[in-house]
Amino acid sequence: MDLRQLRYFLAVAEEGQVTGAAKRLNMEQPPLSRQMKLLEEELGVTLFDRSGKRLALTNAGMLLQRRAEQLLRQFQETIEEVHGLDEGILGALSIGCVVSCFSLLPQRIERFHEQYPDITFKIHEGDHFLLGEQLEKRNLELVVARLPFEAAADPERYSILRLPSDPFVALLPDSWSQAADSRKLGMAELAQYPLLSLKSNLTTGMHNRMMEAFREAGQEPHVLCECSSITVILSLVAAGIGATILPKSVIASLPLPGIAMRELALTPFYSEVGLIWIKDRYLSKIARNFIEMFGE
Amino acid sequence: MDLRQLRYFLAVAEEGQVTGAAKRLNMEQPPLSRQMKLLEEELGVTLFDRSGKRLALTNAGMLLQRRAEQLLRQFQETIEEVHGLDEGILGALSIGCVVSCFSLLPQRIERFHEQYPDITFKIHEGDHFLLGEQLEKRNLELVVARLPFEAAADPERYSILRLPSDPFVALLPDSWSQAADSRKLGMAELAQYPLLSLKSNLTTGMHNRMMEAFREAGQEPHVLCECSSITVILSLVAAGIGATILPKSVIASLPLPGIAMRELALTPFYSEVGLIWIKDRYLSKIARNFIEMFGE
DNA sequence: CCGCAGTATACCTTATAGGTATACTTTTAC
DNA sequence: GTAAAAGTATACCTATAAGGTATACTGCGG
Repeated sequence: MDLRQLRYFLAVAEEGQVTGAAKRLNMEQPPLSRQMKLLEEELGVTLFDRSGKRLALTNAGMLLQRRAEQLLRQFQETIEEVHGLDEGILGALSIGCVVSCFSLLPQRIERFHEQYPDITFKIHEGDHFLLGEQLEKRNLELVVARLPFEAAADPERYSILRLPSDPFVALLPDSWSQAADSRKLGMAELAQYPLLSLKSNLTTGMHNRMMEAFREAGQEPHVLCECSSITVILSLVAAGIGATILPKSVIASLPLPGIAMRELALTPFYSEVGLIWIKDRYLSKIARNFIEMFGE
Repeated sequence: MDLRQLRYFLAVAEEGQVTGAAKRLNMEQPPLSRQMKLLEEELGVTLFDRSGKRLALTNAGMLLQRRAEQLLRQFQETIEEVHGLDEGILGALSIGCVVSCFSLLPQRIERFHEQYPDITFKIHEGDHFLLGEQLEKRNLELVVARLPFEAAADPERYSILRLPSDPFVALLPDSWSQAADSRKLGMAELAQYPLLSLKSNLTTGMHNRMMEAFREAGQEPHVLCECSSITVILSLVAAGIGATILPKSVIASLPLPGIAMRELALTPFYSEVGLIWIKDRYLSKIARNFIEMFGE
């Protein structure tokens, strides 16, 4: 049994005759008669009562009529739904994000949601390597992370949309600095404080950039603690344990009390953020739309 | 898009590769690859992400997978349901019945219901001509009526299952006869009473049979009232207006108080009942099953 | 870098849907 | 009652598209 046959059957059932149905279907009567016979044979069921030139539906025929209408409607809906999904009207977008970039998402998600209200988001947090792995497994389509993307063994494999860069700032406990103190902080001064750095077995980018900045200023800082997570660092700063250097946007998403921000004297010292996906792999229309909007 | 293509798609989606799916489908790999490509083209959608030799489903693919499973399941259910209906496991049976035969139905319906619990009945009451008309219009599949079936202009058009015959009896008001009086009633005695007969413009069979019985006994009865309906006759008997002759089974279904029954001296005087349907026309399996059981 | 496993392309074969001609059946009109 | 009309069924042909075979192409693992 075939969808075509169901469509034919419905036409015949509605017209009450083969000839009229054939006209409606833009075909001749004999093939349609044959299809009806084949359908009956395949189902092993008598669908029409052929007494005289008119065809009346049997019980089985009436049931099939109802069911066929239902099936064809659902079929049509499926096509439209699948189509809509590919066009990026429906569906879900899975995005991975590094904690330090969270602040970039909310307003963009809101804007996207206004334009595509039926899209839902799935947001995963993790470090570069975790996110890279999920990207490979197709659990994520896009990743927002600091550049360079450390999971990128082969940079050619990824496409990256670079975002406006973000200055590094110093973060230190409130108690160490007057709130009114708006002077830029020199690296020498900062090097006097115990420092906290973002570093784990795998993710060393931020740590390296910080150390580099100190080295350029001729300073040898004292790293009190290497932390694997930004939230840990910020808690420690708020608790008065140490100071650190982080991209300015970080504190927008995690505004803990007890932390003072000071601009750095060192210029230019910027962090770059990128929207990352795997090149030459299928990207949903949703994701493509999101990328387009993300850059604006 | 075609159901075959959906089945193919599901196999490929589950296997995660075309070659394996082709094996499962007992076909070769190239045609299957082509079908998948055609499906994608027809839907205007990318279903698979072909990076490397493995095929991964896109969002649209995953949606189609869910929908396709659903559709195919419903499709299968439809086939089974239609099949079941034709086999007389499900559905409804429309029966027409003359009032005088009602008493034959209850026990038979009960027995049928035990064997086919999902079958429902639609029972219509009427005279021979009304029932004949409904039979022609296919609103009824079967009719239970006294024989001969008066609507049968062409007796060849109908199939009839004859049932064990039913003796005529006299019905008269209680007050006219002692309840203990179990003697057979002679036609001569009955002819003294005012009589009620079942007769309308169209249905004259019962009236004719009654008159014939009197004529054979050499009597000329006085018919006080010709009634078109059995219920009217019985009410009139109960009210002491007159006496009548009816098949014995009639009073089983309409046991009005105030009516006495007396067997007739005249033998053999029987009424025949039949289950009637239109020959050479589609009969549902339910109806065929019912006919089979009806005769037992 | 080569062999392996899988996919895609090209071309052929075959099955089946649809068309044409026509016979058969029933309804309707004279 | 018969003939015309309208509809269905049968027979046979054509064309389309599905499936098969051979083979080229492409990542992946040793």
